[in-house]
Amino acid sequence: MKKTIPAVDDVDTSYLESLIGYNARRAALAVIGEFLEQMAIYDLKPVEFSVMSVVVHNPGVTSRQLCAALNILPPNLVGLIQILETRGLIERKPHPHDGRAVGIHPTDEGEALMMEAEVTAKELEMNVGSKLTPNQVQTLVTLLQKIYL
Amino acid sequence: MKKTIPAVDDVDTSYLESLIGYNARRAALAVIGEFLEQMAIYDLKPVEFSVMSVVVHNPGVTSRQLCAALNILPPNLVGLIQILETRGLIERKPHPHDGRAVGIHPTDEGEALMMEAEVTAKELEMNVGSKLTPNQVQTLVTLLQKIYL
DNA sequence: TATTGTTATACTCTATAACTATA
DNA sequence: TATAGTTATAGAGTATAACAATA
Repeated sequence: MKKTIPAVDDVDTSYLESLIGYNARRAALAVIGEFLEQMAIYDLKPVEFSVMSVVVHNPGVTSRQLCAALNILPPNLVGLIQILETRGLIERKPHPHDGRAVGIHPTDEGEALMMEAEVTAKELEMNVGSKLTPNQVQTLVTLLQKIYL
Repeated sequence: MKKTIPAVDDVDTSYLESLIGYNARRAALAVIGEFLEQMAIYDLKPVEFSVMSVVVHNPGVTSRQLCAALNILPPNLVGLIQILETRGLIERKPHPHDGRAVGIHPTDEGEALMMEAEVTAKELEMNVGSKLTPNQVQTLVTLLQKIYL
């Protein structure tokens, strides 16, 4: 009996596609790819958008609070803050109670930019969600949050 | 009228939590974190697990096919293949039709390892999914696939 | 003694250009 | 001319240790 070396026509990924983690990662990368393209007009990467969004909705938030909320390590936030400050989108003011901390505040320019950017992000959600009904989008978000929150 | 510098008690992330991309990324990172811990006993990182899984279910698959299936760039797969080959989990044989290509095959050891690892991965899914009913897990996977497939 | 913000640094992941062998 | 696999390398993302200032 002769041993034949098999070739593969169509790759079967059905096992991986049964795993939550695999699907969540692939979906996240797809959406973030879209996001990168759409947000290029604002010169905002996903992390920068996240930071700006939290700052706009929480004026005076501290670095530590940002790190905890967005799961960023403190040393890695420093550079982000510096970039956003240099661009005039945020400013740092002394914290009212805690002399160690610094409050991060949006500038008028930062707020104006995020007003537009958050609308664009919502539109992008609609595009991604065009493959899903509004109900399905809501279900998806709810289920994802059950996992990590 | 006196200007007060505000402080933030509880950080409001409700806007971000309404975005599919944000939730998908956070959920993926949470699951992958669990995965990293559980798979440490097999010395398999998520990407290595993915590659091994596809190889086991598709003996003779080529590098290009792996790259396409797993969304990995060819130069970045080379090192992975070398590691797995050095560990004796896969072996490379000439492709039956195409002299340029190389077929990647699981060794007996590789198959045995993945038999166990895939069971562990499924158990891990159950843990993650313990926050979800089996029905919800199925719904979640289906919705995620609609986004990236 | 603990925490905030920071620097320096290392490690991993991802991306691009260019080469060779074969189709 | 196009494709499979590879090399070298650059850039982004993520990680730990250690320090000064303040609590």
